[in-house]
Amino acid sequence: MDQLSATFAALADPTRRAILARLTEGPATVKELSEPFDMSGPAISKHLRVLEKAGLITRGREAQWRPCQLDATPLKEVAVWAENYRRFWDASYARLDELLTEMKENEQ
Amino acid sequence: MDQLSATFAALADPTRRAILARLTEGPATVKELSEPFDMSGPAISKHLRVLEKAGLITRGREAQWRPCQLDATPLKEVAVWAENYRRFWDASYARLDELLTEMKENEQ
DNA sequence: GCTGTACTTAACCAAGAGGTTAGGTAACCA
DNA sequence: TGGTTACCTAACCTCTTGGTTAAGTACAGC
Repeated sequence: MDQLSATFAALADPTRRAILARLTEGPATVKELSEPFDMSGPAISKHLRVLEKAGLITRGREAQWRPCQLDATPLKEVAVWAENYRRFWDASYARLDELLTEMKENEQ
Repeated sequence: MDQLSATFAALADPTRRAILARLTEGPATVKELSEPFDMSGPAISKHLRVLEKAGLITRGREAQWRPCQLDATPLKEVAVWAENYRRFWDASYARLDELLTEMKENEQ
């Protein structure tokens, strides 16, 4: 799977996005990250694995803890990708596009 | 499923992203959209359904054609979401963050 | 060395995703 | 009317996802 697909797939789960949001406040242990969720430990472990595979977090090793840290690098790619569609966000631009298409068709 | 999750899930497939890219050049029929892919018609239909459910495309009805049109509105939410992580993209900022955390800890 | 805590692995399960083929429906065209 | 084109639905298959419980590993502290 390509990087961008992996990133989008990782971000498609609200639990994982919440974990990323938490990590913006600084590194955290698995236990700390799992606290807000009504979910078993292994479930959180799996989410963290997905995030790690997507390169969105890095994991350390300190005694019995495995601290997680945010790595937002892949999100830059996401932002850049989305930016390419900026001109299509605004409905008025969309209408203008339609108008231009119509005009083109009438030319032929 | 919430809007943002649906959008990210829809974008996690390269075929669907390619379809969106094609639609930036203007509306297209299902046949036209399926041409670049070595994939059956129903497979494309399913991808279009996912994109439609995520609000990324709208579909018309003209004789035997079902023209698709880009609706990039949900991508604005994606861009805004990603923007919130901008300050974490740059490694030097990450280091600065670590430094600040350390300084805070030493204060206490 | 024993006990508790943090975390992972393994095995399992239900549901969903992404593809297929076969068979519809609807519109155009001769 | 009959054929062709565009597209969808239905049924099916396989692999993945997101969750579970049970059991295992690694470390800290008494």
